[in-house]
Amino acid sequence: MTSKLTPINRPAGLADQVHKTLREYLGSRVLKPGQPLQEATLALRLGVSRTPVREALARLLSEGLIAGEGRSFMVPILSDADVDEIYQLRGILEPAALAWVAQSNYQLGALQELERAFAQAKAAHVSGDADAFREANTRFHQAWQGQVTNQRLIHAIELYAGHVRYLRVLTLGSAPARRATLSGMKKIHAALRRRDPAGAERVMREHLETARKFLRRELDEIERETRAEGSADAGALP
Amino acid sequence: MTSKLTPINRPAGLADQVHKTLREYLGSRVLKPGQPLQEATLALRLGVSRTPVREALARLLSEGLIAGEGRSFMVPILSDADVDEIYQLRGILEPAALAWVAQSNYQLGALQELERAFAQAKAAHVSGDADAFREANTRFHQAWQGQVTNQRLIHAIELYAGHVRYLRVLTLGSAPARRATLSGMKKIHAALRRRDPAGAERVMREHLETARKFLRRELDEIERETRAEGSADAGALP
DNA sequence: TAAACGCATAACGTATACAATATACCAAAT
DNA sequence: ATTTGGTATATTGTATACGTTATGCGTTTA
Repeated sequence: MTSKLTPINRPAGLADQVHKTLREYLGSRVLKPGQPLQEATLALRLGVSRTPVREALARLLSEGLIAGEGRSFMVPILSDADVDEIYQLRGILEPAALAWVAQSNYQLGALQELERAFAQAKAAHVSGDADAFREANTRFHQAWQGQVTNQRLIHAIELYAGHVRYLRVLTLGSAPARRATLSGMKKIHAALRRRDPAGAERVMREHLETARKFLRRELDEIERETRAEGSADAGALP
Repeated sequence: MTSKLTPINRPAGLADQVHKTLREYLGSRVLKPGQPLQEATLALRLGVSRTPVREALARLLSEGLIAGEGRSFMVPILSDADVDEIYQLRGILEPAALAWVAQSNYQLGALQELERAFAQAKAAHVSGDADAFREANTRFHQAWQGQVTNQRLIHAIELYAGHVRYLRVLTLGSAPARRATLSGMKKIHAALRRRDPAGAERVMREHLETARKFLRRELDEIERETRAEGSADAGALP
């Protein structure tokens, strides 16, 4: 009876681990926009040689998560135009994906998971717990995206969401942004419950447009801060 | 007077060249689906060391253009489900992009370029010149995609079109497929000329759906051939 | 004083050496 | 005869060394 055995956890190569680690650092603003990414320095800090670092950087570049500055790399500084581009793209992909879920025979448990995530987000909002809110937000996204069977579509959505993830870290700290997010969640849930593809598409597009506005505001805020600080520390890796 | 000087052509790194070369080989079926991609072998044939080959393979994997078989690589064998996934995604991206162009202030020269590409395709069709037809098809796509200002959107479209490019090499060899393509081109041009976003979106979606059907047919054909041949040669690089 | 040149240093690109792991094949035993 | 065990080989993963290119700084000169 060997049918139910799942492959064992093969230790991932260092390049994969470096890639994953850098992605997390990029998403959590440990690595700050504008910061140069030098192979030797990163290798030293991460305790590996340059080779896996180099491989990870090449992958991150092809994924658009870092920028190529001539022959070196840096953490990208997203302009307003960049944010608009990314949100136009998300505004194409995510509404289409949600609409597809709405017209599909999605698992009924997914609706409940959406409700749980919403409840968690609401609780986190009233208690002002930004971390819990982000977690709930992630749960909400995973709940509906888990119903999308097209893995390439999910991959593309994750990719471009990752491009602006580091901004969300800050955005969801503000109460108005959280309120807007809660409102969007509620509408998304309702559209799925109604199995209303057109409605789902519309509310998701509106939700993203709202998110874009908060993000641009936050982006301006960051730029103002950065200019004031004079780009103090280059950021230390744990 | 140094204002008009353009940066000189810096010789691209070997990794970039290998990446580009392999992409071409993948798109032109020099490298056949199922074929293993070994670092040492490729390095030997391309006359470089394993390092740039390895970097190129890592990039190709992250772009989804090759498949990871455990810890080695191979040319992906697309199943019907894979083709459907890719075309669902293209069916989201490309209609949206075309609709955007239709409602934008696109350059008027673009319409003429579309017409020239169409004329070339028509001529190539009647003379049965598949290569010229492919070239015209590429020109047509570049003409309208050149009007899309969102570079990330273009990048995504190019990426997923690349996933199935090697199939188009064969598909457009058949007269019915070429006829369908010509019909699609004409409708796309008309929708743009009318500045009709909704119409553009619809005709592009239909066009892709038609293309998908021809592709799946071709895919079955290839599989039948491959099974008959018994996967003869492993493919030699020039 | 400012600009330009040259040198020193640092970073990157590539190759290669070495280590770890997987794969294939052969021998031996049940 | 099939399976198990082991060994040899092939392939990948990582580190490091070397050559080349960029960059910054100091000196020199107009």
